[in-house]
Amino acid sequence: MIRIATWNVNSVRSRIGQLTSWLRAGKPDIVLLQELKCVADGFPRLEIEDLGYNLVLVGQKTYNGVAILSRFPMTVEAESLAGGDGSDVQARYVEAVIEPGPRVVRAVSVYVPNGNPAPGEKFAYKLAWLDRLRERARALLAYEEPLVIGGDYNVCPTDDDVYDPLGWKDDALCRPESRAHFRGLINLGLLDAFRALHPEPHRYSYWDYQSGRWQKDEGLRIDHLLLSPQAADRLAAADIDKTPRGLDKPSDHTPVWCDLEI
DNA sequence: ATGGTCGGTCCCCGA
Repeated sequence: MIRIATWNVNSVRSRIGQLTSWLRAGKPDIVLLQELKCVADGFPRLEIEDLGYNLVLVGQKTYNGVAILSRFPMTVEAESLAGGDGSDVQARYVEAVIEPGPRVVRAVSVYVPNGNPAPGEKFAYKLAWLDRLRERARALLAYEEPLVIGGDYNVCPTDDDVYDPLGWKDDALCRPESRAHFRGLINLGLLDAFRALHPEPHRYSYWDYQSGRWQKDEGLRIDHLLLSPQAADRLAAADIDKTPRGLDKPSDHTPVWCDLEI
């Protein structure tokens, strides 16, 4: 059994204490991180490696930044999405092949653009980025291997995944175009691991820092683990770990995880 | 209630 988790840490340097405590407590095998907000040289590499994790990351000053942590041997396969117009310098994609044993697992950490304000240039960039992610996912699915594409999708898939659908209907996280692009990924044959095992509405992975959203449990489910059929066949459990969001100085996101029988 | 709160960087921006 291997456990795979995704967590938008909102600055890995300000969250390193919480991250290492959480790694020690849950011992996830593969961890997908987003919003590192630092370049590779600034990443607290030793703290992670001392816990027995291999590390690949794509960093950027101040913004974005994605990483994969693995307790098994890992080889980086891609550090950006193909098909950009050459101006795609944002650190939002990293892909690796991991070998937990005789089988391989391919893991991808994504930080999808937020896209606000919508409509506008940023929203167009988000939708184009999701188009390119879909093309990459299509190519990866052709390998017919266990594959997990996880991260902060900045898409709230349905009205069941947000505390106030009417209030959020024009936001880039909830707009119909964003939801259609997310369904485009699902329609390739990817499974939303949490939703597959949890039909109940109003389970969230993100709560805004403002206005006491966490205390009122007014959040959104925008962090997802999408599984290829070969991974979905082996899905044993999935959940949202709300504990880190309740700590002092938390990220505004909390981890989402799943267990695969591999 | 046109507010509110973070993190990083620098005198505001992105979320």
